[in-house]
Amino acid sequence: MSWTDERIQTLKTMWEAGQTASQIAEALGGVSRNAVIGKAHRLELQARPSPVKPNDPEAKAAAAAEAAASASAAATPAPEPVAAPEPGEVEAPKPAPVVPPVVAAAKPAAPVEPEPVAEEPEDEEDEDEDEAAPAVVAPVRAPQPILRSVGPGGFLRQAPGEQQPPSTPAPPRRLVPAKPSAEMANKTSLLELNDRICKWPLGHPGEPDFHFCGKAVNPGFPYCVDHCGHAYQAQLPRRDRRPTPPLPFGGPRPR
DNA sequence: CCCTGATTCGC
DNA sequence: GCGAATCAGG
Repeated sequence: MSWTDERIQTLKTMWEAGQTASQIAEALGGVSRNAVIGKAHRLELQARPSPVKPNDPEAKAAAAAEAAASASAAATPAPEPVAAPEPGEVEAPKPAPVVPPVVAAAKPAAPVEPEPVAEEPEDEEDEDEDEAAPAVVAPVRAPQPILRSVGPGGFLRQAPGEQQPPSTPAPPRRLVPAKPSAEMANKTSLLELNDRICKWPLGHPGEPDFHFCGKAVNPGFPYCVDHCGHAYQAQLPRRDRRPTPPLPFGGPRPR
């Protein structure tokens, strides 16, 4: 399998949608989880919350040095003046709430355009939450949107536990032949996704009217403000929250 | 154990 | 550029 443009596009979309490398690999088919991760890095898609990476290289080096020093007993203790905080990055006395790493890890790839941000209507009409101290956009809690996997054609599937049998065979459903219908006239298709439009899927994958939200994104996120509200929610205990998670598209469809 | 992503390094 | 092997945290 080679990395065709389509496959790369799918990888990007899914990666940005918060899918795990395993899910992406499975959806693409013919590639391993590692291949996906490797490719994602080469595409500079990184900046995903990693279970293994709380520190920057320097701290890591320091830790390694420390470990080495510790291991080799008393010998050359900490030759590196690492502890000093950067002048620019003064450590604010953060109360250390539940700040997710994903927020801190800003997208390096996102080109900041001098585009005049016309309006940022902080309309929070539909939010029932009585946040006394709104301040800025409240810190998102969960780094993982509740999307499931995306198939080879870019359509989305259900939970990963329900489509295993065929490991590499043809897609489970026939893809719609991209017919330019009036219905899809002003709908956003997968291929039209880009960095600044909402990638929230609407409708059911495989159906003629399946499309994406397409509104302007909440800067720094793959979704618009509205859908960010749906995508980023409190993380449930483990990854075993299949019981009716608020799926972005109409919900599981009994066939 | 399982999962995750990061990194390395031979190809 | 690719991805298996390896690493390391949850």
